[in-house]
Amino acid sequence: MPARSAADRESAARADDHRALRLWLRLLTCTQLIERVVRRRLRERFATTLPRFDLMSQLERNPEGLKMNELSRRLMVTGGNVTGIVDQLAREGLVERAADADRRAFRVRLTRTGRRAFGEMARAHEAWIVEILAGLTQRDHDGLLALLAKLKQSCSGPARRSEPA
Amino acid sequence: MPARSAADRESAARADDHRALRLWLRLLTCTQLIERVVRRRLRERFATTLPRFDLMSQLERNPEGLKMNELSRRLMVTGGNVTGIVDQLAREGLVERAADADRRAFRVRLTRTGRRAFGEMARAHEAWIVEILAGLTQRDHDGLLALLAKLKQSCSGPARRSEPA
DNA sequence: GCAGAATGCTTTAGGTTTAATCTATTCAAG
DNA sequence: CTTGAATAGATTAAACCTAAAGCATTCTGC
Repeated sequence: MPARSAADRESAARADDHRALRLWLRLLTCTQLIERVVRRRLRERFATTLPRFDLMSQLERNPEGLKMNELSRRLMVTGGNVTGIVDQLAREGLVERAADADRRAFRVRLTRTGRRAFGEMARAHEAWIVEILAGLTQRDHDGLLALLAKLKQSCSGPARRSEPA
Repeated sequence: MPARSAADRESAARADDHRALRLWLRLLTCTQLIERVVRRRLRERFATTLPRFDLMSQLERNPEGLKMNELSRRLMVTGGNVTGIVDQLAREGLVERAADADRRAFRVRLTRTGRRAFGEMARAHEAWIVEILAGLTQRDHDGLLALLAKLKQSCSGPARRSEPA
């Protein structure tokens, strides 16, 4: 018996559960399985965490730096949380706060050290993801990308009641 | 502070990012979007949290009760976490710890009160999920279910036995 | 100009989650 | 039986995350 994979949340769904619910549970399970592997490897190989990696990843994509609220929006976490993580990374010399025209704000940027450290992690991270998804064909990837795009649309659209569609 | 759908993690991926990485980021974004809605509604409507709901959901599927490590495995969270949540629910009279043959362990079960409370939440929860996924056709659901099943396989199987050097 | 509203970020307080460690019980080999 | 390894839960320290309140700066309408 495949001990671990047969005992998760979604496998246990009863036969009469509706299809939408099954889909949601399966989506959640997949995400958590991948997240767990990535978290563990980031910790073991690089002594860092997923939130820290994600934040640095955003900065790497925006060399000119990002404001705190932009980071907050992109990472989908609260501002206070971003403050804490940036504090950490700044203390370790991986990011820096640079003055902005708007004196209330500043831009957070990777330092040279941060850029080097992130580059190394990013290469490993991408290899892990490729490895984890190796069981799927190129065709599967395309299908999933398309369907998830549609799902994302379905989540974002109707959920925002404040905006008239 | 809700995330705008145009500025999340995955949208910002650069064009030259590899497909597997894009897929992973999109999967993560979808999960987080749905999770956020469900968490908020559970809090507003039922003054509870997603982990508490998930745990009760497992117990509802296993009326004879589950041991702590079984809960931990199915919910994919650590044992210490399960201890905390069971403590909470037991204090509120929603679950109970029943003695087991193995005196180190016990079985956690829903109480009558817990079963009634969960039933109400489960109906609402399922309706939310159906609503959130309403933008997808039946055909989309089937496609996603199949592809995610394959993805789950890909995560659980090869990633476990070969610990890369 | 100049109040008052809005924005950008931090702080605070409280709860959640994890990894590591600890205690008690069971199991298995002599 | 007895000793050592394995297992079931609980506990602890640190990281994470949130909501709400607070401070400083900028924007807007008059």
